[in-house]
This record gives sequence, structure tokens and C-alpha cells, in this order.
Amino acid sequence: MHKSLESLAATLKSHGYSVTKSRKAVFIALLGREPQSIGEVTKTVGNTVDRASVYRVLALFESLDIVERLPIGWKHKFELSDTFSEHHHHATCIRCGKIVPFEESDVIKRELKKQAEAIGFLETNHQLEVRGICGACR
Amino acid sequence: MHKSLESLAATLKSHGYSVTKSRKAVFIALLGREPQSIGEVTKTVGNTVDRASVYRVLALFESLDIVERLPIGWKHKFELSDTFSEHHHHATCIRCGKIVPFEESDVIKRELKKQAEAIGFLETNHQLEVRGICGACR
DNA sequence: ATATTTGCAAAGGCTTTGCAACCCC
DNA sequence: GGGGTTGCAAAGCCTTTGCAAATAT
Repeated sequence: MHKSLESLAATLKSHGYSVTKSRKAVFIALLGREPQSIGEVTKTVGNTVDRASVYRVLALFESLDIVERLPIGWKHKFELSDTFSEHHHHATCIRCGKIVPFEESDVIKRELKKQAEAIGFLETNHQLEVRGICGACR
Repeated sequence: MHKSLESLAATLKSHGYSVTKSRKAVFIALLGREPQSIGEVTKTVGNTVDRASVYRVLALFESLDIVERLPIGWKHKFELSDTFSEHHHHATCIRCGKIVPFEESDVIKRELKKQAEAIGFLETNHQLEVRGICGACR
């Protein structure tokens, strides 16, 4: 079995959820791909999973931090969270709309924790969004 | 007239849009308040502006960078953008859901620009989102 | 005076839900 | 075998759109 699938199974089981065909299918659909909208995920699984179930699976995955939601206009896309892929952030080109993932520096990590602490927050998670003009469009 | 309203008028005019009752009403509804959903904005203006118009006004405001959209789950909230209020970011408490605004340090600003540049991006804008546990919930 | 903007109402999408059938443990 | 899951279909929301009336310049 795929290494990541075992990891998914472990996460599900440890929270008392079953490892079902739908959940595996959605997980695999997301694996190693660009962020996808609900409709795209449904297509990627080849309509073997009902749209309503995709919603339910993604809602569950989100609550278990298996996936992350990326808001885009009124729409949303989903990608595997940092547990199943590298922790990263997104830079969006305001010209062509391309989304480029990037890693953050330790400096930023440290600073962010510090900033959060300054307002009494214990930071557990964070997300950076950069908007700008990509290399191709410059 | 309110100082900020003049600023709104100037922004609208400079882009060739009229300064209408609805636009002023929505702007004032947002002024100095917590981020609000479309429905909340509609309530705040006392239903003097049709829901459809609130959508249109907010879409226009977003395109002119007058407001900023904050995605929350499947929903969205809007607040005045940095031009009309301080540039800031949000820390969300994962326990109680409270949203606390915070300022970023210059270190972060500089680092972020640098990171963007590293992937070929000319950064024009950015947003930080922190999730964690707030002072009260700790 | 006229081009823009709004309200209304209807249409269009997307998301959620109830329930019986189905599947995982 | 039984409780958790899914598919289906319908219901519920939220968002968008067309068009005539109202408004801003």
C-alpha cells in the first residue's frame, strides 16, 4: 500500500473513523496534485464518489487536519495539509492567477510566534499569503 | 463630512464611479466595525440597501481595494482594507473563534519580500493568518 | 439629459440533509 | 451483526443576472 495511505489510515483510526473506499479515493485524488475545488476532486475520482460524499469526506479531513482549504474568490480549493506534504505557503500572481508554493524561512517562523505571543496567543498554526506578479508576467 | 467618506469619494471618482447612497451606506457599515458577512452588512445598513446591491458594492469595493475579504469556513467576511484602516493581520482562536487583529514587525515584512523574490515574485501585498489559543482560553 | 446604479424577482449554483442501502470492523 | 458511511434526491442557502425605475453628475 502507498506509504501515505497508511498514514491516512492511521489518522482515521486513531480518531475512531473507518478507512473507507471514498476516503481513500479522495485522499489519492489530492495526493501530489495542485489544489482542487470540490468539483475538480469529484472529477478526479472519476465520479465514483458522490458529490455529497466528497463534501462530507473533505469536511472530515479538514477537521482532522488532513486537508487545508484555500479560499479563492467565492470558491475554495483543497490540498493535503502539511502532515501529508511539506509545510508551505502560497504566492498568487495577480496577473495570471498562477499559484506558486513556497517555503518560509525560520526567521519568519520565529517572528510570527513572537508576534502572536505579544497579543496573548499561543500559536499553533499559521498561513502566509503573498500576492504579487510572477516571474513570467513581470 | 466624515474624513474617511471623503477618501471613499475620492477613490470612487478617480476610477470613474459615482458616489451613491448605497456605496456610502455600505462603507459606513464597515467603518470601525468587526469584519462582517454579507448578511451582517445588509443588517447593519438596516435593509436600506438590497442584498443584491450589497454584493455589487462589495465586489466593486474589493476590485478597488477598498475592502478585504476574510474567508471563514465556507463563508466570507469583509472589512475595510489597509487604505482605510491600519494594515494588519488576524489571529483566530481555535477554541472560541475570536478574531484578534495584530500588526506585523518590519522583520517579517522584509523577510516576506525576500521570500517572494526568491521564487521570482514581485510582492505587492500579503496576508498573515495565525491560528492558536487566545489569552482568555489558555 | 443621460449614463450609471439600484431594487425586485427570478434563475442559477453550491452545500446540506434525510433516509434507506451498503460497507467496514 | 451492527454501527458508521454512502448515494440519491430533495431542500436550503447564497450569489448572480435581467430589466425597468431611480439616481448621480
